[in-house]
Amino acid sequence: MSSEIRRTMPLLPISIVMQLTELTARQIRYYEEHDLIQPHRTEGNRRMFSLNDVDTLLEIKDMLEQGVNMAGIKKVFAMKNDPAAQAQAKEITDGELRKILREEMRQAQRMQKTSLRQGDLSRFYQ
Amino acid sequence: MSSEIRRTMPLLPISIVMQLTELTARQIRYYEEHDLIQPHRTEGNRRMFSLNDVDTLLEIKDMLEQGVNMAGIKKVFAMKNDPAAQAQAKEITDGELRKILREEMRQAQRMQKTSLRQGDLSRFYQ
DNA sequence: AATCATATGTAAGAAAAACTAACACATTCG
DNA sequence: CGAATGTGTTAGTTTTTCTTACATATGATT
Repeated sequence: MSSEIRRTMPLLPISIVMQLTELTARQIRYYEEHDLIQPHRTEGNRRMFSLNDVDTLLEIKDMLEQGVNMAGIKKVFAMKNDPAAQAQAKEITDGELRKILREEMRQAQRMQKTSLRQGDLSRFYQ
Repeated sequence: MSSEIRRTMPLLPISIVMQLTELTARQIRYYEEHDLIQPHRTEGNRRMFSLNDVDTLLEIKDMLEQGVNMAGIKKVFAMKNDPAAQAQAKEITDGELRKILREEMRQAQRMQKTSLRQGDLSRFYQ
């Protein structure tokens, strides 16, 4: 038993990814539009996602909830992949950084309320 | 990172299972008809398979290629699950057993020829 | 040899899931 | 205020999957 599954294999249709991440199809497609994920496409043009894609989407969701915007997320991902990106991180101006941090503060409070109903994957165990 | 994935979660559409197992949709549905797998169904009645289902299908494929028929496979699975099934295995009459073994012999030879083009999951790495 | 059973192929028509594109809108930014 | 951002929603289309039914190759039975 145990078929060889790789985290990069495009296995999951968008409906399943929606459940795993609790994101809407609209959101997932929007993040793809911004090149944060590159799901595989079937011959018939349907998106197929890997487990890595799911992880990435969860990271995106997390950062968005913490007030980081698309641009910020792109930078973060650029850093994670590019070893020599520490330098590029400087492209975030001080002003931009302060803005992000301020936003983070505000969001942090709103989060207090909703942080309870979180991380519920029970819907997958029948 | 790393979203919690369980081998029992219904994640995969039939198209992906076809690729992972190199079985046709017809075959997969036929094995379900014979109760060898019980894929989950979406609200809209589409089958969704777990990684365990894929493993089971690969076992089925293997046994079929070795000449075991549906009835035999059912017995084997019954044994695997039922701890007190050693006894039930007796329900295979000696005659049936001899038949299966004979069949297995014949198949074994045919297998020699085709055993080369096997276990190729390369189609999943782009 | 003729028939039967088994496992799979194939076709048709219907329904569900996913796609793109467009417009709407609330919130935040400058 | 006016622009940008992230998401909702709707419409129309295409792809995927479903069930059902009939066809068929191979091997088993008589």
